[in-house]
Amino acid sequence: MSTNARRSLRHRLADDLRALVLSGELAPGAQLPSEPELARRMRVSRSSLRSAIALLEEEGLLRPVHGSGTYVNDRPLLRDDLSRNLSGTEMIAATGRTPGARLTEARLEPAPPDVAAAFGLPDGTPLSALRRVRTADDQPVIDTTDWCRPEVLDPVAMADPVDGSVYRALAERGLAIHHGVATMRPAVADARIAERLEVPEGSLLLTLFQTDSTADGVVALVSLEIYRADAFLISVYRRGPGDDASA
Amino acid sequence: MSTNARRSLRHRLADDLRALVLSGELAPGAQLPSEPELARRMRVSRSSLRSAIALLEEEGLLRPVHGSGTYVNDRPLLRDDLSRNLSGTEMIAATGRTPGARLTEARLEPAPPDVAAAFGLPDGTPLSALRRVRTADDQPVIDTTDWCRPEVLDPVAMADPVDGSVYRALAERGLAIHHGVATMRPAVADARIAERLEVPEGSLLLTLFQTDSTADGVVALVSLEIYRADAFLISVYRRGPGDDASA
DNA sequence: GACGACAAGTTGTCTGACAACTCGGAACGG
DNA sequence: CCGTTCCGAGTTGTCAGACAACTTGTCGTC
Repeated sequence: MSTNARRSLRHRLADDLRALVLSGELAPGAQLPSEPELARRMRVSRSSLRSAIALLEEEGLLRPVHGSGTYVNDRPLLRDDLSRNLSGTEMIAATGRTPGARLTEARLEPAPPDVAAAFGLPDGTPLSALRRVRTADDQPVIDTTDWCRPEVLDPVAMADPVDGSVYRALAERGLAIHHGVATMRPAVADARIAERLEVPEGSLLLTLFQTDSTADGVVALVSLEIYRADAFLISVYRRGPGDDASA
Repeated sequence: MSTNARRSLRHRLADDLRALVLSGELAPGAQLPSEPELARRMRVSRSSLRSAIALLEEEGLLRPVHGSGTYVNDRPLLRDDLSRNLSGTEMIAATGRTPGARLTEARLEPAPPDVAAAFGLPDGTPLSALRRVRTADDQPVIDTTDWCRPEVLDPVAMADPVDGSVYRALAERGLAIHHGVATMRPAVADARIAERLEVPEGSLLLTLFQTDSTADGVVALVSLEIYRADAFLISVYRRGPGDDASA
């Protein structure tokens, strides 16, 4: 069992159980030991264990059946699940390729209308902007632009290669990202993007405009990611209607 | 409090709390009554209430703070959240427009390769197929095709307007959809789609290939949905990295 | 063989208690 | 008067044990 402190017990337990399932120790369809038994083994109370199981149930990984037992769902494990991974790096790494970046460029620039709107600022307010072409195995796959308030992260800090991830840099400044909302649009490559992503002009692309906020709703980061349509199969896990099949 | 039986108590409680928040009764940033107090008011035990709160925390709606209280996150309310709504009808209705369908056509046809693969069947296996153009305020917006095994739903039953939703028809036959996995791709309209969706040939589209499964992993429905890019802003709520900002 | 009652095992919920933590204000020292 | 420390009330997190509700296989009966 992991000894990672600072995180609620049920999340740590859930991590352990998830690892158990993903490692193949618990095959899909298999039945878990009973809750009292499992709680005893993991040295926690049954209630804490139940909280962890509830998390994994919500995640779609486990399925408790009243009176019978708790079973492992053979859920398709998504490689790049949009609703779970926030960072482009993770998405690339998840497909087994080595992530990289080129053409990194950071500067202060006036906010475009939609970016300004996401921040709730007037058009043209100067923002720190970080533009990168993300690569997978040295092949360009995503063109990303990140914006944030210059008081939080100036252009130099944004491009700082030390902490790599902008998310981590924000977290260190007390702005941990809690969630993001992404809207998707199809697009075709104009001359500029075509060159950056090394695709023919007119190629199909998927653009993703994302607003990342902290837990208390402060917009901390806005980004525009342009994906090569042929490089990614962007997937989403969608929960079913489940029960409310009324009327 | 809702009296909907047949559903675990914590889910019903979560529904009630969610309704409370969404109705504006509990404003974003507001603090909930303490757990013992709230449990007393809702006539349930504190443990059940806590389970419900945990659900809404995972959903991003509430934020319990150890030692302080539980607060309402001002989460952006998505109109059409991909990860939550499964049915096209719901998505249309969620934007405030009236959903409809035209050009409904159901028949038995051999499975295309990708559909067959999703079902784990050999290419060309005959499947029930239902093709529809979904409309919003009588304007065509989505071209959908649904496939399922003919033993489960024959073409006539699929097109049956009585129960309207294919999901409901499946649920009545013991195949309640538990989750789906959708992959997205940009596309351009060919002549056939252009005519069906009433857009110029070459217009940008978003295609969504989805595999819907029951809780025990049986693939019950496969569908291909072609969205007009200008009619929908498809959004996804993405959970943040939150805690594991290690190394 | 079919059917029903039963018992063992499991998850769902309840109750009460204590630990861990937050936060504001009182007490104190400068 | 200001800043600091300390404390206590209030809150969420975890624990323990009990019982209710449900599933499933067994066994006896017809």
